[in-house]
Amino acid sequence: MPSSESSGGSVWLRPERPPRDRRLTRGRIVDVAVAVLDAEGHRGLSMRRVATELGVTAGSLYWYVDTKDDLLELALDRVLAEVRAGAGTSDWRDGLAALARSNRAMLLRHRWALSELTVRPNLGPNALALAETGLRLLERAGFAGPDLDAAMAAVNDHVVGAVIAEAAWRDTLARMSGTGSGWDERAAEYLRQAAERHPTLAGRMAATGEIDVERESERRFAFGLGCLLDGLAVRCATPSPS
Amino acid sequence: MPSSESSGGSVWLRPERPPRDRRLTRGRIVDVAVAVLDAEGHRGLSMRRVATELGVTAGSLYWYVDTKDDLLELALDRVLAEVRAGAGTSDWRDGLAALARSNRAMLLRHRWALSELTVRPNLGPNALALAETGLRLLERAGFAGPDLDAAMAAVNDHVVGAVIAEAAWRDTLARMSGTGSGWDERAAEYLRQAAERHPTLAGRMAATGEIDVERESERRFAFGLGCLLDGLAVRCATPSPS
DNA sequence: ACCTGAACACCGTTCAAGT
DNA sequence: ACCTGAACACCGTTCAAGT
Repeated sequence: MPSSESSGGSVWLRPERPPRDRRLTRGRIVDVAVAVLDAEGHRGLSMRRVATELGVTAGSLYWYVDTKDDLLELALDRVLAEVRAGAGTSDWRDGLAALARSNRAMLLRHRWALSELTVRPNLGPNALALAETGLRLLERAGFAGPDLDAAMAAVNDHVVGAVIAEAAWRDTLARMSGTGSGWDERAAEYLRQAAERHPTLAGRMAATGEIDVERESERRFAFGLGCLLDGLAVRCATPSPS
Repeated sequence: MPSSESSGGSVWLRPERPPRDRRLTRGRIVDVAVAVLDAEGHRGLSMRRVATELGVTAGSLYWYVDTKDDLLELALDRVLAEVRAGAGTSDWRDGLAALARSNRAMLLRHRWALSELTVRPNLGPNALALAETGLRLLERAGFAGPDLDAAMAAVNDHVVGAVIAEAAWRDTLARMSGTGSGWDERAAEYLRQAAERHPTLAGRMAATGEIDVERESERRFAFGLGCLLDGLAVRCATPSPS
């Protein structure tokens, strides 16, 4: 007998330790972070919540991640991977529009990502890849130098701004229908007074009351994107083939 | 002697109670909330912080405000008042551009307001007034009906999107220069690898390295706004007089 | 190397109790 | 009517100690 395992008895009495005895991974942590964010929104995410979801203590997450902000940065890049460039379309306008629409759709799926964009640098691999494909499309259109940057920024800014506006709109509607009686009356009174002071706005609000938010948001997005692309077409060397 | 003040002794020994014995006001609370937000950013605002700044307990704020979110909503509308429409310019393009620039400037002064826009409905009086003046300008340009809404949204979206991008950019630079040694080296290595995979992006990043963020951000903002206004000019009945 | 448990210094919000 | 004090149920983060 080559003697003694450190703790006495038979080997069989000691449980085999897990293959690499690590229960966690950055990947798994980001998985549940995204899941929690999608389900409960920005407010619902806490280190303790993610930890218990993984059957683990809050402190152990800090072995894989320096801070909660880091985790959010990882989560943002994770969902950024969902944005897909349309398969090689010949027209740069179509390609750019498809990219913008895909970006918008992703942000609508993960609305918490907007709050991240407002603060975080966003230098993850997926963000970089996305920027590259956008720039290539605009390069093909004839943009170069600083105008290339500005054109790219203009399109991205429209996407982000539009989704923010849509999210705020949806939140307002949800809050109005959500609360019990009393809200409608006070809101109606408030808006009636506002209408007197702001006739143009009042006219538009009355017209918008009956409209489907989904369709109208898409219409506005397309309208703004169309304006933008028209402006870009004027400024680039290679006009769109039409 | 008409006898007894409730607590004995001379009147002079009892301090005169403050005129209306209320130390707080919604207005004053919002004042310090905005001040704290401007100084320490979104993270720095807490009910206890605002309370101590006012020489008061945290709980007392809830007499004037239902929740912290309410306070943020009030703070947002407060800074929205800073946005000024340019004095009646005849050209709708100039008027709209001036409004957009004023809006952008305000958001850059109070960057925490961006984080509010992403979530909050924003139905305050100043927000409504702002919408009214914008709509009037576009109405004068010849827009009406749903296109009027879409045109307004397009301009606002560009402002919000552009400021978000600029804020993120500035944050990245601040973070890069802020931390001690080690950051630059690791960042350089990371970006070098990224450059191999993304040549177009790499070219732009190299060119942007030496540029003044302030000027370049303004240039990009003007570029996008120009594109947008060109597109709007095509779509409205009354073309810009030029 | 990887995770636990407990602690520290905070939060927003509520609510009896005082005046 | 307006504010205090104390409590409740949370936070992010750190860090000795275990294995």
